[in-house]
Amino acid sequence: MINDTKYVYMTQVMKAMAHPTRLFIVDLLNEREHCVCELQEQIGSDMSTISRHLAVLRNAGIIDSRKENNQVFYRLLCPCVLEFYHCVADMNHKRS
Amino acid sequence: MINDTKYVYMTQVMKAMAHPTRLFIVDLLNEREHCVCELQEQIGSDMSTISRHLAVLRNAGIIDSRKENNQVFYRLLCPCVLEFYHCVADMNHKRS
DNA sequence: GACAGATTTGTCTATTTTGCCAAATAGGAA
DNA sequence: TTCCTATTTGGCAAAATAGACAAATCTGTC
Repeated sequence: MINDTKYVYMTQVMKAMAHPTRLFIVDLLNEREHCVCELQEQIGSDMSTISRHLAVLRNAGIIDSRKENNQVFYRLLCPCVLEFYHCVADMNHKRS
Repeated sequence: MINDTKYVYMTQVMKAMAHPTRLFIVDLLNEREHCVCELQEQIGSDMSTISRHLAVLRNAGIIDSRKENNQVFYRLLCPCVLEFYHCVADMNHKRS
């Protein structure tokens, strides 16, 4: 039961979102497409670290990328993940 | 920015959901309240392991518990987390 | 009080995740 | 080709997480 494809995939998506930097990236990509260097400017970590975070999100199917010259642009595939934000924010508000 | 309360709490919730057993627990609790022994019957792992999973979900504010005699019943505080399931299931479907 | 069932917690080990540095790769410009 | 900029990847050490077992706790019963 627990090994149903459903749970395996859901877990991958949840894990991909379970990091503050990656949540922030999802927020940024919800506005518009960004290249890696723009993300780095906003986030401030090492670019290799950001690249790894992006790979996690892409492997989970949450974002996708395209190359333009020597830059790579990322975009959010599934803005619906953000609906979850509101649900969670409400929870947080209620318990405070 | 990344250390905003918003992201800290969101991350805690996402981490709490980022495990197949815990997702399964959330699904079970969505039907109705369950005591720990019922959950164990469905899940099959060691009861101590299940108890830890429940603690993770409770600390994140996703579930709550009440005692009745010598049993502890858990219930889902925020069924809206399940809406995320559909969003994710759609994503999975599209990319397959 | 001793006992039994249900649940939680302490502790330890194995596994996974993170983040940094350096090296590799890709594409365009000189 | 060589150089430069943007990005990804290899490798490693630190930190976090998961699961098992035993011990502790809590509550009702004898």
